[in-house]
Amino acid sequence: MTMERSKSYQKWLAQLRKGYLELCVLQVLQEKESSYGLEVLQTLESAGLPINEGTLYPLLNRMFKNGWLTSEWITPSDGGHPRRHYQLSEEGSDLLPQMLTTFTENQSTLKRLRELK
Amino acid sequence: MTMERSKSYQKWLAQLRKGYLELCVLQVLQEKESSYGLEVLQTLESAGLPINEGTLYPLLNRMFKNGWLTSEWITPSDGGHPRRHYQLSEEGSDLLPQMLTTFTENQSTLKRLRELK
DNA sequence: CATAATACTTTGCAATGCAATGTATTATGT
DNA sequence: ACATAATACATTGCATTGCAAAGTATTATG
Repeated sequence: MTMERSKSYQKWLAQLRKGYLELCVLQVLQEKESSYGLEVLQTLESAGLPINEGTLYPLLNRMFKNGWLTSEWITPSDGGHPRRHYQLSEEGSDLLPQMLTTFTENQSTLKRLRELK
Repeated sequence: MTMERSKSYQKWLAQLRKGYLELCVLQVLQEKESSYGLEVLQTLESAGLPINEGTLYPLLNRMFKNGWLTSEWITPSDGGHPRRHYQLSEEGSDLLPQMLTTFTENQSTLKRLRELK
């Protein structure tokens, strides 16, 4: 029988993902050049980051509105359901390394706190 | 003249701190055994994490209500302003390593995403 | 032709960082 | 003694975001 974490810890888990998810999505789009919702979802899940549809789609839409992504509808050549594809915009490409730096600085800060005493 | 980051990037910075701040405060209290608001504030700032008073005090209060911290008012022996001191509770002590693990796993996931291709 | 699968959207809720403002106590300078 | 500053904590309003759940639309399948 699995240990059940406290409710307040579960809430914390969701909070920790704020901001982090944008970073991960930008990173996926840098690697893939172009991708769409469900593929991003599966990529993240494969990397060990399961994410809710109701989280990802609004996220992609916000990032697009922020100008971090470009987007167009693409119907697969073999038919199939039309997909909304996304790519990094110039701003998104600029932002990614800055975000990575911030994320790394957070790691460094935490490390410094562990070496206080 | 300093580069001004986009507004959406500034918002992202605040989002990324959600959850992360709890982790840092738990870490400070593990090192210091007992501390109070302004001292935690200064410790975090020294470690490179400036934080707003209006962020920290509600944060400490929430963590206390969650049962992660214990707390009591202490008046310094040399007089001076009374301070609300906090310490890790047993639950807080249990939680900290779990949170650190989660934080480290986030780093690993991001690393995997950078090695896709 | 009904059902499933794919793909994206929308709504309501709860949680949190921040800026600004407020309150109370102690210390300091003249 | 008294105004001012410093210390210390609290509160309010706002915007943002992750999530669960329910919804819409298109294509594939038996």
